[in-house]
Amino acid sequence: MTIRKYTAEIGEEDVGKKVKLYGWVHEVRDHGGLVFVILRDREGLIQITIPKKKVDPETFKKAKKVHRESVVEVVGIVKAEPKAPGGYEIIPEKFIVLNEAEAPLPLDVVEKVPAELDTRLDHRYLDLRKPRIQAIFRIRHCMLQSVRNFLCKEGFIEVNTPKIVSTATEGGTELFPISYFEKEAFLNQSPQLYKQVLMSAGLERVFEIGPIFRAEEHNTVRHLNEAISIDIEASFLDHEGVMKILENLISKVYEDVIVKCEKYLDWIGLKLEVPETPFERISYDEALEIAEKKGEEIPWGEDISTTALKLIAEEMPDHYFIVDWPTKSKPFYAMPYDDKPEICKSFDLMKGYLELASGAQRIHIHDLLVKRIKECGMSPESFEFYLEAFRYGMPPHAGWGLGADRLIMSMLNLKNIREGVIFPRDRNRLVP
RNA sequence: GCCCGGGUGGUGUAGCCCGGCCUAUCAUGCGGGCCUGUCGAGCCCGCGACUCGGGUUCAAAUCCCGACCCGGGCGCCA
Repeated sequence: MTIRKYTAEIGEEDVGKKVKLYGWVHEVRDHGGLVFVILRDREGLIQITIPKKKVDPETFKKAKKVHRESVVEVVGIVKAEPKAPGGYEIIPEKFIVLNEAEAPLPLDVVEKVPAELDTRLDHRYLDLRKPRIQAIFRIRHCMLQSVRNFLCKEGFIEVNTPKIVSTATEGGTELFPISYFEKEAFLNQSPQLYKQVLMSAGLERVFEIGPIFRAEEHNTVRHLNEAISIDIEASFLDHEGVMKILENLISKVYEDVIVKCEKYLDWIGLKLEVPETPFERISYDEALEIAEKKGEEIPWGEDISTTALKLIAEEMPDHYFIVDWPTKSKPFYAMPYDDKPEICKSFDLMKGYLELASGAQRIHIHDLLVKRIKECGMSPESFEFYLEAFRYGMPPHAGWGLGADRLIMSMLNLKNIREGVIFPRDRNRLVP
């Protein structure tokens, strides 16, 4: 019985032994009487060496004419060979083409010739065969696992809230309308209201990792119309409390990725460092001052423009918080300071100019919340399912939402957020 | 949505400013041939493209208009 091995598992102990490998034909180098087939599986590459005189004629013939990216099964003897890449090669007894790939390929997996992102996304399954690209998603997996582990250890329980909702939950962003039987419905922009209702339910600490949908017609390297949000909500904590959780989480994720994804970081050619905590905190007013010194004026109360954020990032290239935002610049549920109600207990987590997360201590007082909803020009009636939870024992609470795609983008220094999303959805892309 | 740049074989490009020797460059790929140690294998032969529609002109890949698509910046985005 020959056991199946991954390419990366082949080592000294296998020399002289028979192994079975499954994978894709990465390259074929045909020297006439000697053919090298480079086999790729999800763990790496290995050379299959096929000398005409040492294998049966059928195997030799098949290896010679196999197309690149065909799926093959190879059974053979492992040989230590200094001339082979990686130091080992397989002399095949069996070379079975399980599925022949057509030629030419829609894009070059070996990357002798580059392909544009748009072409790559059109043929994403092939793009993902490149180790360098697959590494991004192996790391993303590790990142999400690390987030789950961390939050679970902190006493959070994972929940799932509806993505189909009845009303424009918070105002602000554009929503995707959908038809829900005879009713009008929307794809949810954020789990915000549901997370808060669960605070009233007494779960105390919840998190959700799920999609959020925004129908904005933006066209940038850092926006998606469908994104994955890591959301938490915690009772009996203020904004400072959840900021600490956030910075410790980021630090832990980096640590886990560095330890567990050494191989994949190497495939990408990236060295990561664990960001030091606590992250620096600057107030909204201080942020405005920095931008102003550099020639970009923002009227107090407005959101900070991209141009200004880029100027601020020159001074703050790493992770930092911008805190104490104007109440009118944040959503209705952010808690204003008692002594200074024009600013609120909210924060954005930045990495350079990129906003990774935003959060706040929330208003837990029913009447204040109603007042704020009205001030924001919305009607409390449409929030009834939400507001009711505030009338029967809502604890003080705080929370944040962290963009998973933004996090992987900033961690791996991706130039375009789409690089870190398997099948991205943007203004123009609905397929694949 | 606005501004700027772009769309040439399967992929990535040169040519476009200054229209005609473009029968369109180069690389990779693909097909065929030679080759027993490649590792971006090498060498020889061949295959394959001007986004679409309209206009200007004797003549358009090249100039003009429109559509569609792509990239970047900005806006929008709690």
